[in-house]
Amino acid sequence: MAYRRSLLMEERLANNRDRILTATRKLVAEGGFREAQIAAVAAVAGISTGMIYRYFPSKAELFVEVLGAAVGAEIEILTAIADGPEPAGMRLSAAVTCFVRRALHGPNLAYAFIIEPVDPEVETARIRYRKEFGDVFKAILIDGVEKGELPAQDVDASAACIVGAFTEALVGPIGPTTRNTRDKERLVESVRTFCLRAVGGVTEGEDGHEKLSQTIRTTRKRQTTK
Amino acid sequence: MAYRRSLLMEERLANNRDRILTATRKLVAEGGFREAQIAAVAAVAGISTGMIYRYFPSKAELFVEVLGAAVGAEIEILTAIADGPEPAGMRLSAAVTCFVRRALHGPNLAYAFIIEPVDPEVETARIRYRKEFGDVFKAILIDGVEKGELPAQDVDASAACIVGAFTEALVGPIGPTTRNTRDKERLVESVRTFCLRAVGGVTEGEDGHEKLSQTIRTTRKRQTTK
DNA sequence: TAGAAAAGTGAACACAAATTCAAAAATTGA
DNA sequence: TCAATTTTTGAATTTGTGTTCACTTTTCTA
Repeated sequence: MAYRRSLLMEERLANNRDRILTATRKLVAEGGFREAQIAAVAAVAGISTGMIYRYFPSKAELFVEVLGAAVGAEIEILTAIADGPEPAGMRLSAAVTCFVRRALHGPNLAYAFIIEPVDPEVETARIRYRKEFGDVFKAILIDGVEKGELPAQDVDASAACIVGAFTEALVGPIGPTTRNTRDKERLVESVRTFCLRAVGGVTEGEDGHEKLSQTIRTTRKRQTTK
Repeated sequence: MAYRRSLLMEERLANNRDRILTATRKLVAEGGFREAQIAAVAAVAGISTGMIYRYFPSKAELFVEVLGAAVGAEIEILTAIADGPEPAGMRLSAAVTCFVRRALHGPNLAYAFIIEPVDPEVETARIRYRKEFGDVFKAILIDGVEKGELPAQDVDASAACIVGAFTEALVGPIGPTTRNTRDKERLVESVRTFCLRAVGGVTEGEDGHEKLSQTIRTTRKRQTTK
């Protein structure tokens, strides 16, 4: 026996994996999945193309992992909001606002996640993730309807509609258009109003709004610094 | 001089073009753009691959034309509804209902039109067409707001949200799932309610509904038999 | 330090599908 | 029928990437 993986090596391996993921995320954020070819990822990560296949069985699985990580982060934030003690309408407002705002301000991972054409394997994952988003909203809706805060409705359809609504509203704005903060906030507010009305929540009377905003900020910070 | 395109030939050429389009539409309806490779299209159309390039400069342009024709038909139907004399809320209801119902019952061209991954050139066209759909709804909204039938709102955002909402609601159901008519109608109604509430239209008090349904049916028939 | 095993390389390969084009078949007018 | 011209064919070419693998380099133990 003349070789056994040392602790140092173990670390370097993990490091490599990380660099691949980071490189992919960076490329996707800059130019979508389209720009994240294996050769490019390898170049950015500073390794050879062959290396990538030591860590990921295929490009599709690499993409799925990147997508999953990013979606997971968003889901965590949204879930924190959804699980709060506020009335359903308010939580819904906060969740929509939070998602749209983050998508608008963040790097344009959003475009890739929302609509960019990809191969079917990744697409399947994307649809699954979209459903996950829907489930967060669905939970809020179920709760709201149970407590009589929202009118009875088809929560599955409503949840899907909500995800679709803010998704579509983002597609245009996200692309090359660089809008200023004022425009962005206007869009956020428009989408929020739309969604809230849609499920029969009130749009007026925003008491307690500040408290929830606080929750959002805290959650977001926790997420970013992790 | 020994050859000049005769009338008969002229006809055959046009016929060829038609067969290519029809073949493409058929393949897309059955298996999405993915299944509509040039070779497959040629096979279905009963011609050689080379022929296709005599009529279309590239696969992408062929796709765009097929997409455009299908979208155009839908737009025409929706526009007829949008231009009606009914109150804005009712027209919106009818338009959403009509679109969702047609997508659910028709061949699954809808899948291809809504979410299937395609190359960027076609994607650009799709986004444009989505915007066209949005514009129809926007027109209804503007009118409704002007006449005081709907509350003031960001009509651009609302229109985008509406398109996104019913689109997303369709994505799941459209695929391989074969639902019965009852389920389909339930979904149609759910989406309709969602969208109508979202823009601040009333959901109750559907007087005159039947009259508008009539309009829808007539328009649809005209479209199909054309 | 040797030499066994693993990590790492990147040019070569594979592959699928769009596109081309030289040659064949068909059409037309004289 | 013939020759000019166009239409049609489909095998070969092109293209762009993902993936592999024979080889090099590095890491680790005895």
